[in-house]
Amino acid sequence: MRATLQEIADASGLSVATVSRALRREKRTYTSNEEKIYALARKLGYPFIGNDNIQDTSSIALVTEIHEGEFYSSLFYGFYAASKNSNSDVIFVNAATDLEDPVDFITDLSKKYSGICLFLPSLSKNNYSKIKDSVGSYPIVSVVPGKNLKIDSISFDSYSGGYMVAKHFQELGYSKLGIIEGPSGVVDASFRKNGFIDHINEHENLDLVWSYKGDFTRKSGTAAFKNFKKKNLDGVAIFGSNDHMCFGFIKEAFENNYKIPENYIIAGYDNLSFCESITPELTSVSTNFEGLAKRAIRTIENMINDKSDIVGQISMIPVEIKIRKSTKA
Amino acid sequence: MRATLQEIADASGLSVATVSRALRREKRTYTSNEEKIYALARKLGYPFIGNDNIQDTSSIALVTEIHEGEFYSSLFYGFYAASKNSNSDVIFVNAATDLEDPVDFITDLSKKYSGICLFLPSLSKNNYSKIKDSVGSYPIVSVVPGKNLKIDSISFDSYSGGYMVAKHFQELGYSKLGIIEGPSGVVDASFRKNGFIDHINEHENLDLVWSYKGDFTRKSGTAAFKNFKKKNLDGVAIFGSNDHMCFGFIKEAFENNYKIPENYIIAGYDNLSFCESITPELTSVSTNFEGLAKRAIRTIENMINDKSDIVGQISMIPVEIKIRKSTKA
DNA sequence: ATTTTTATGAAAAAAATTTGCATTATAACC
DNA sequence: GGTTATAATGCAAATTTTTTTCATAAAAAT
Repeated sequence: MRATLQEIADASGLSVATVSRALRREKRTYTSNEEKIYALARKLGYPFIGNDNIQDTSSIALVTEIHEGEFYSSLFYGFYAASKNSNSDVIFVNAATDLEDPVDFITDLSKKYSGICLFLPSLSKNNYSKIKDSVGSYPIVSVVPGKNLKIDSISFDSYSGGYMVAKHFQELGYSKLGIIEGPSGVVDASFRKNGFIDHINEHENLDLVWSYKGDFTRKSGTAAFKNFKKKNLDGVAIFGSNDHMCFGFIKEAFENNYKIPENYIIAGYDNLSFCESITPELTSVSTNFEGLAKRAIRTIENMINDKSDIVGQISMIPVEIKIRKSTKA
Repeated sequence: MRATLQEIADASGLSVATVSRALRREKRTYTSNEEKIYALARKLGYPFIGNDNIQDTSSIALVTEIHEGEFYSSLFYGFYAASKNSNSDVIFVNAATDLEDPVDFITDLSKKYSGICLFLPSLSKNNYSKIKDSVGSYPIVSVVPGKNLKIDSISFDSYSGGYMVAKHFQELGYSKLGIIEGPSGVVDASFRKNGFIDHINEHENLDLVWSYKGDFTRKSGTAAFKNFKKKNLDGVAIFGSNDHMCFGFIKEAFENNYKIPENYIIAGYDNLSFCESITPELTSVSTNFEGLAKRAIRTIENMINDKSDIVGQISMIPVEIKIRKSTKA
């Protein structure tokens, strides 16, 4: 049940009248009793009576797992920047990776916020369906790439990103191509790879001469180089499916006196700020987080205003290749 | 005034009875009318009657400005990780850098959350005082380094960090020291610098032979090297007061055939992940964000439980120097 | 076609909140 | 130090808000 003034009064030892007056009054400073009342009201979950109740802006919850790394601050910052130019407030909600009941968690959130944007890479397809069934036509989108979700999704066009890199290599005159793959099971990693491979397959003069299964960590980039070295290949253009693996690869290559871009060229993915701090500066696929966030927010706002029933739409946010010295032979 | 069932009923065209029942019922799926009622309730700010109102955990708001960069995701992740092992939920609230009335903003938040943790580097000392006056003995701490604040603060021991670096240089046998300073006006940057300089001044065999005013960006690290090169100094141990500037410095040094660590050594601050991706790997001062967050959360929890009146306490979280190849001559 | 279930509104009942008034405590003033 | 003004508080009445009861209509199941 909802907390009442009576409960706060009992807990504070004051009368309901005093509690009522304290919570209603709008002041800048508070007496110690008023502070006690506020603290109890928060603790017991009494609904506050502020002046901020009539909302002209809708509030959107960005539900994410939080991990370390530049990626997440880019995501947060993208949403923050996008919300400034919209009618919506974005609230950052962290979802533990080990949520016992994600469906319940999301359903609860749906009562508090006007719309929800999910970024939960580790959520199963089955749970997406359950969430959708549970919230009905409530405004909800996902920004994790994936197909066959029942929930509208907005994601970067990772496939085109991979494709672009292969095309860039081709234009530079390379015919022997290699790839450091991302972790299997991660949809985004597959898309990047598929785009790259498909472009190779579509062109007879291109050949995939080397591939290595990495896991997106710098260490696996180092391991990738060691594997690459053994193969004794020459004049290969390598696509590292994320920047961190490229950093590991380049460092190890440098320490083994491999010359980049003279003998090999390499391009990454994510366009982290460190791409410009490394020698040679790393060509990378750049993702526009603010663009992604803007689209997600607009989609949710549209859903709030006119509940159209077309579900399962996938919006792709274009990516861009930033060419730097690592691919300038 | 607070929204009532009547208002929702009027807006939805249904009766108060229906609205009451819809909001009270706990189900997994909702009819279209129930969804409409929920949407209106959110819009009008009706206090929900969930089962999550009786809180056994207190909720703490981490109020931050959001910017791009690994720093912020480390901060978020630190608080997220720390909250998992505490009785408190941490809610991430973004405060625009251009808040017209920060005092009002914080006062409002204080009604909703049991405690507040501020990370607002651009907030003036004056505004800190106003906030403190406004919230009284309400649990609030700041995690921005700074002295003379009326609010309890928990911050990294940046002074010791700088001191440690100078000591490390001394132990390696260097007597000529240099520094790339951070932006003036940023308290944390001054502390790092002061610690470094004080250790030099305390030891007669040490000399500050070069300094450059940077602004924490990679570009200013590049500029710092250009300035350093002109001076034609040799055998200098350089402290870059953050990693990004070191990255710029090292890259430019490499391209000018300066040998690190053979001819010069360099150490940074922040211990970004990229420190291990660069050649040579960068010695850096490491900050434990989870430790900072744990302390902040515990301090707030203590304040919630027994409102002790000792105000203006400053807690320092120790930092650690990670020695890597850039200082191994 | 009939029964059962569900959704709904009007109005009564119950619950919660606010306000008027009296009292007490605290601060301000002479 | 005593008097007066101001603020805080409790009790109980007045008001508002919410829930429940009862009746009816619509939808679903049999």
